[in-house]
Amino acid sequence: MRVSTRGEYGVRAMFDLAVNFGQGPIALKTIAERQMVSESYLEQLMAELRKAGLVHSKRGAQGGYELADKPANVSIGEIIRVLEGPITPVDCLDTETERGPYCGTPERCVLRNFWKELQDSMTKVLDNTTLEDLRQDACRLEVAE
Amino acid sequence: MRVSTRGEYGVRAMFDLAVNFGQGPIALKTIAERQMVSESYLEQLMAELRKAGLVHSKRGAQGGYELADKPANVSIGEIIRVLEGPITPVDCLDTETERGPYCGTPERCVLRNFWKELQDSMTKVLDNTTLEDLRQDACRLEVAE
DNA sequence: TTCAATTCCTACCTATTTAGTGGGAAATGA
DNA sequence: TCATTTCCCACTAAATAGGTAGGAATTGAA
Repeated sequence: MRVSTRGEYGVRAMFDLAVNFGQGPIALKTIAERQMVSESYLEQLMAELRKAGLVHSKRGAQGGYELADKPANVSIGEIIRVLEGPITPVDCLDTETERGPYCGTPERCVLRNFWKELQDSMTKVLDNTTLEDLRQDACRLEVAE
Repeated sequence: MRVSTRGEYGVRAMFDLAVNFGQGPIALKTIAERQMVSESYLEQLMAELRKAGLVHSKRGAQGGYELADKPANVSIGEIIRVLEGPITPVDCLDTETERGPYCGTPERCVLRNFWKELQDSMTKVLDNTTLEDLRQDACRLEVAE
């Protein structure tokens, strides 16, 4: 019932990009240092986020990464799905794979309904929270200090 | 963001015991066949559930397992915690381990608040659903057929 | 008393995933 | 031209997942 470091680091990096949104590309090195994660490991995660269209990159000197869209248009759920795959507590809920939603026995379908309820409660939080929400939380924390 | 087969099989087995609650001990073999899971693998899971006090066992002929308490008193969260450990999306939320709840930087604490929200939505579903709820769902399905 | 059924316990195993590291090619602004 | 930076590929050590195998101990019933 955990997100791996892939999801955790990825969200941290995207949060970093959201806080610094509009300031041009941010170097991976800077993000890695600020968020205290391995640079070359994060590089792989950023590659996936780039391929998924969540960030844009710029190579060469003064290059780096920036959000492809406004923080308000990026949900945490999107980030997690790119880095961790579908948000599903058990496979039989996963309609994106071929494992399908059919369990067979009615007993097991009772459980399926339960897992679905858990899934819904998770996606509700993940999909309804955007980077903008987190950015604003961070601003409020700054002010409160 | 998944439960492993440990949690999934464990919940299935406990659900099976709930449906057959009050009929004396059920043999592991029976549960394994009904729930279509590996018997020797399930055996290990039942050992952990027994050590955690969630089931009682009876050895020898006509032996087996039964719930230690009424289905209404067993939440799915309890089962999951025994078999999967603490329900926490990220380590910094886990007060049961020594990793503690302190992150350091305010940026990361913004994320901590978010993960906490996710955790709360998960535990709400897991701890508020009991085996009795599932048993009744199963009965309703039977009747509807 | 014997025996089949059943839990209990320990050890082992294979494949996959996790969490990285390292090296070098390609692009780019100064 | 050159330092900077992304891009790409290969590799790896450790942990976790998902089991299997074998035998000892217990127990109800014939």
